[in-house]
Amino acid sequence: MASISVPKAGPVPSEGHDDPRGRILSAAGQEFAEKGFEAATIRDICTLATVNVAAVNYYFGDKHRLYIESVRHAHEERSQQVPLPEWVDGTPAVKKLRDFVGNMLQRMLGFDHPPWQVRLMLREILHPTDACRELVEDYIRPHFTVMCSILEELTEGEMSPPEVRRIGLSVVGQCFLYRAAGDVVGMLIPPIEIKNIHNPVDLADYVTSFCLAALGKHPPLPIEVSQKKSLSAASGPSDQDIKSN
Amino acid sequence: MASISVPKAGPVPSEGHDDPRGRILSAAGQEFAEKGFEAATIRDICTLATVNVAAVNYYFGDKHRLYIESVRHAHEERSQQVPLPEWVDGTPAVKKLRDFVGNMLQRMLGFDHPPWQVRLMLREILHPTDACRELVEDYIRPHFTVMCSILEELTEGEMSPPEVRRIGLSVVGQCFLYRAAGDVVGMLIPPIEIKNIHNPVDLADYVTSFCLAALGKHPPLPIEVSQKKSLSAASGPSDQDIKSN
DNA sequence: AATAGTTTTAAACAGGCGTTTCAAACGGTG
DNA sequence: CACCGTTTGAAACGCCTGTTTAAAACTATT
Repeated sequence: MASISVPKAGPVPSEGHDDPRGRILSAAGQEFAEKGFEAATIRDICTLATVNVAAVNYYFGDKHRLYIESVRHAHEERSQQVPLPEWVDGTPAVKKLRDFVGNMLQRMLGFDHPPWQVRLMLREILHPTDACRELVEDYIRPHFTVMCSILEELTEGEMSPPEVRRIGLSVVGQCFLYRAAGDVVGMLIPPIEIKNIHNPVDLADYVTSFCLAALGKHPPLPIEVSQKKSLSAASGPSDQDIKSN
Repeated sequence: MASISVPKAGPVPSEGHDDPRGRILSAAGQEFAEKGFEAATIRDICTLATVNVAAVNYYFGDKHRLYIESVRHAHEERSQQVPLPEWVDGTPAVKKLRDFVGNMLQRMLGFDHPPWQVRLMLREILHPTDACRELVEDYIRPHFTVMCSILEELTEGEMSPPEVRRIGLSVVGQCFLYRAAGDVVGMLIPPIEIKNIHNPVDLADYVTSFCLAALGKHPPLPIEVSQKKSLSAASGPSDQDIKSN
């Protein structure tokens, strides 16, 4: 019936984009991200992946192991899509912080609808399962450690590591709210306001300024527009996103 | 025949522990909070409520309407359990802010395991359904409005309403992270640190100080212990929680 | 072309789900 | 007691779920 005619060139192209395993992984990620583990059905996943229902059992064993693999697949892909910024030696810590926050917002928010990788990881953060530990160790902790080292550099040893981590969580929390509770924020704030100030670029400037002001490295809020401009200028590795398929 | 009459005349007898409707509502709230709408089953709910499966259909029509009612029930109960603080005229805005943050953390975090009302509302915030709009208007917006008016009083008209709202979201975000992503935070931060500084009381002091410092109403962080003490002193309506049943 | 190993297919399985049925039990009112 | 509307009970109904089966189709090597 639906036999695709194109023969495969290599011996066993397990990495090709037309291999069923990859298609299942991608389809499962989207379905799990959208509906959660329970509500997503193997049949829907297989329909989306244009494979037979038995394929899930053949390639992954069962639904649970497919889910675990999907989460792993998601954060591996997302790490490549939005890599951490890299700075040349001598880059001011303030700029590093702004770059990092912008990077994090981009990683978390995406542009239009966030890609399924982000939504799936968020689900795992909010309702942890077996896949969470690996997600934390391989994806979240590395990013968090980078931010803490930036904050440590910024405060020049004024703070103990626990205090630095707490500041770090404050920065994350401000960004996290928009991603995890974005719908509620959207109901709470007038739409015009969302467009004007609650967008990735302005938000990155604001969160950074808020943090710097709290640390006394900057004048108190409200930050003037000119200062905002100077802060967001020359933000090297920046605003683009890879569209998911 | 089968016209579904919801409540009897007069006051809702939900207070008596022998009315089936109230038992179902309570059991459903716990199950929905724990497992989510899809994974929670009517049979489990009815077993927990010690009623027949048909009772859900009799009192609520179907699973979806039971869920809607459960969410409403949850935020009505929670509003009574942790009411907003009330301040006498002339109370400094700084104290009001500290009280409000403490109240919010108590409302969100609870003591040991957060009560099911909180967990159910969180689920609705993260994955909004039809029940969300009412939750926002009746529960979240009133609280948010109070905080914004405190912040407005605090900044003495230096900021526009949109800027005030953005500050407010920063405060909420810092608290929200601990509730929504508490498990991940727990994996990221050493356990000793959690006990020492990531607890409701110290967190309320810290979040308040962080915000005040950013607004220039306080010395920059790190806040000294003596200052923290003075901040948390005389926090009127404070640390107690009603245990859920 | 024949073989052996891998992958895909349609169909079926047992079990759990939300929901419905209808008769039995209940509780006030003549 | 007999009446009647309300509430409960056990059982059943479709439907959909994850999973399995065994045969077919395909690929590569002989």
